[in-house]
Amino acid sequence: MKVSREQVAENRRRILEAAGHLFREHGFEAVTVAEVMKAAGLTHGGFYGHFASKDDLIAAALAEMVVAPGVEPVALAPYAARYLSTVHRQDCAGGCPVADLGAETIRQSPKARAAMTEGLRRQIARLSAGTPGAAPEESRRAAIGSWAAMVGAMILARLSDDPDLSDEVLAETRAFIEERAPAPAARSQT
Amino acid sequence: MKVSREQVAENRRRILEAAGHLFREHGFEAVTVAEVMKAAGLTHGGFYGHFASKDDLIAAALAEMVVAPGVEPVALAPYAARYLSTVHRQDCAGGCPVADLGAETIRQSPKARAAMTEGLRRQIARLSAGTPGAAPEESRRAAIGSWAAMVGAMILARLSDDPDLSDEVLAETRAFIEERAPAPAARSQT
DNA sequence: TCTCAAACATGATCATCATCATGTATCATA
DNA sequence: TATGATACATGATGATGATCATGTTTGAGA
Repeated sequence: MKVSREQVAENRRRILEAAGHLFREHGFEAVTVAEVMKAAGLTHGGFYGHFASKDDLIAAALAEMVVAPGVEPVALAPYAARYLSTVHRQDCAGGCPVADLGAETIRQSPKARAAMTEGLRRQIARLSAGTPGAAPEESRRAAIGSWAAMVGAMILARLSDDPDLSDEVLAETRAFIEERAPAPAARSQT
Repeated sequence: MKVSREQVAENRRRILEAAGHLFREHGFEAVTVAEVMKAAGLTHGGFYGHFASKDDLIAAALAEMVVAPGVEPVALAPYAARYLSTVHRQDCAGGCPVADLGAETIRQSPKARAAMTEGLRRQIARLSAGTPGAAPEESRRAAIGSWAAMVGAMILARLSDDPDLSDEVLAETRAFIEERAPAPAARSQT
């Protein structure tokens, strides 16, 4: 039951996509290789033709989620508003992999951590480039502090079993970030 | 091999303590019941005399870590400085359970999430009470935003395999928080 | 077209755990 | 001080899941 070149590439893509969603929804350990393959429309047997191990899959799926998005600058305040939304809070499987899997990745393979580190670098670059007009150190500091606050707030908001508290965490963190955004684009530019 | 009343209580305490450390170091799923019992100086057999299940242990251990600390007010800036230290970064097993286990707890039992929610309430109360002199909404906002930033920064810092980037995240987030702390005690009080 | 190896399916294997079953020593109570 | 209940140890059990073994089909180069 051999398959065409393109089909192989397509299958690999599907596996990575399924893995990304399942990992974000249930965590690395709770997801089985067989589940991932099934979600990709295959059976467990073919897995080791694509990846050397589950750890290998984890690293590849993380890289796909975190490095692929690229580095186009994004404006801090609108990004934070989207990030700290209830829509995002309810969408673990399709949401930010750092908020979902960051803490678990600390205990994963060096390759997995390397992917996350690269993603962190890019995210800081994206966000600091997205606040033009401020001094470079200022915008970098705002990017780092704001990004940390976003990730932390999403975790806290999802953790809470009280919807009001959860909403409050999102809204207040958003305000906290916006209050201090350095040099909003309207006021000064380059 | 029955044991005295106090010994039983002491054993239970030891189990919870061992569980707290092991969970923070390796995550809920990677730690086995037998490992916890061994770390507590017992064997796996006695476990179900103390807890109904591993899930039950997880909830109890979280409550112990997160609710027990109490609600004494703490000043925001010094707290953040201690929290965002390299010492804390390197001490997963003895450090903040929210940064370590928060994301995983989202998928745990309702009791576990309830413990975390209660811990979050108390932490917000502690931190906002620790910034006297500001308007109540202001200090609450600062508490929430700063706490989110602390938790997120610790995760990002631990994630990074680049020590310089890791240090930068801690230092910049600390500065980010301090810049914004409303009404430092020296300037206005009550 | 012919041949071969690749890609996947099916069906083991083997280790790891959570949890249960049973025995025993000893605390606690009468 | 007897006596029973209990807390823990030892030793199953049964399920799960990562990984491997093998067979079959068919894409792709000759």
